[in-house]
Amino acid sequence: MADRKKNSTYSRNEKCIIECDLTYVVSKIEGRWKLQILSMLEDKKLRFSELKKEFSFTTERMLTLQLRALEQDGLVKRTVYAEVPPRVEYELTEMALELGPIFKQLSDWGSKHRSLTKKELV
Amino acid sequence: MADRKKNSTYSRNEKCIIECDLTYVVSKIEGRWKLQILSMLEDKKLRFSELKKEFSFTTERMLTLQLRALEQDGLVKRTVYAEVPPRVEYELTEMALELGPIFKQLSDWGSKHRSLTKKELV
DNA sequence: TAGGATACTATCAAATATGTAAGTCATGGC
DNA sequence: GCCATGACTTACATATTTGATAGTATCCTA
Repeated sequence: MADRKKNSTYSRNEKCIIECDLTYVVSKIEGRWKLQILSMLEDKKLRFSELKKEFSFTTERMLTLQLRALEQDGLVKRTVYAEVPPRVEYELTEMALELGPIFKQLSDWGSKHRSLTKKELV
Repeated sequence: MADRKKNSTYSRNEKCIIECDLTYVVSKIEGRWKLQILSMLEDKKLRFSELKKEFSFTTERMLTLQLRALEQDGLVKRTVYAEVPPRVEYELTEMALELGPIFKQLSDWGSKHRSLTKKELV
């Protein structure tokens, strides 16, 4: 997610992300809280303070980092209103909305197969 | 992936994985080289040494770790033949095969939208 | 009896991700 | 002037992941 020192196998991973569309997509959604953020924004736009309230279990820093990453990747649109105190709204982009149905399938797959191997019910 | 110290927000993440099927699924496929491994095994079973050759850019250790994780999660089946020298074969499970079509959609989404925001072509 | 093959496992170090706490900045209201 | 607000930043500390390197076990063959 951040800049990488050019260690050979680390950069080989970057190469995979560039070469493979699937790896690319997964790399874009695998950050901490990203799926939760996407799901929170699925049907409404929210301002930063509202997201902050929802994600009170993590820090502003993390929230900002993940929102920035999502924005960079074109999944989230950030709108700044020139007011004081500032107001910033976040919403999903078109392309992010297109992921919805696919996420649904993944989720279904998860719920289907998870019940079979219930080893994580510790 | 490993045992977690019970820091409150780290464990909150575990909680998300337990509560949300989508987060669960993503957590199962987001390890380094996992998608590559799954794709390598998509149409054939391979022994450890063959995988090792394909993944010569990483270490045996990483390969073993990821294979173990995939096995734990029921995505890969490991078969040991009691021979000397040992022979171990890896193949996808039924449930892993079911992910194929979904991965295809994710991949298509990636290839479609990636060409639009071409900022990673550095 | 000293390799060789195969599939690991163990240790330690480096890199990356995440968390905590405190600070910034602009302005409107008191 | 002083404080509050909202949306961040910054600096430093931990946690987790990945890497580099070496070692283990078994039995067969030379």
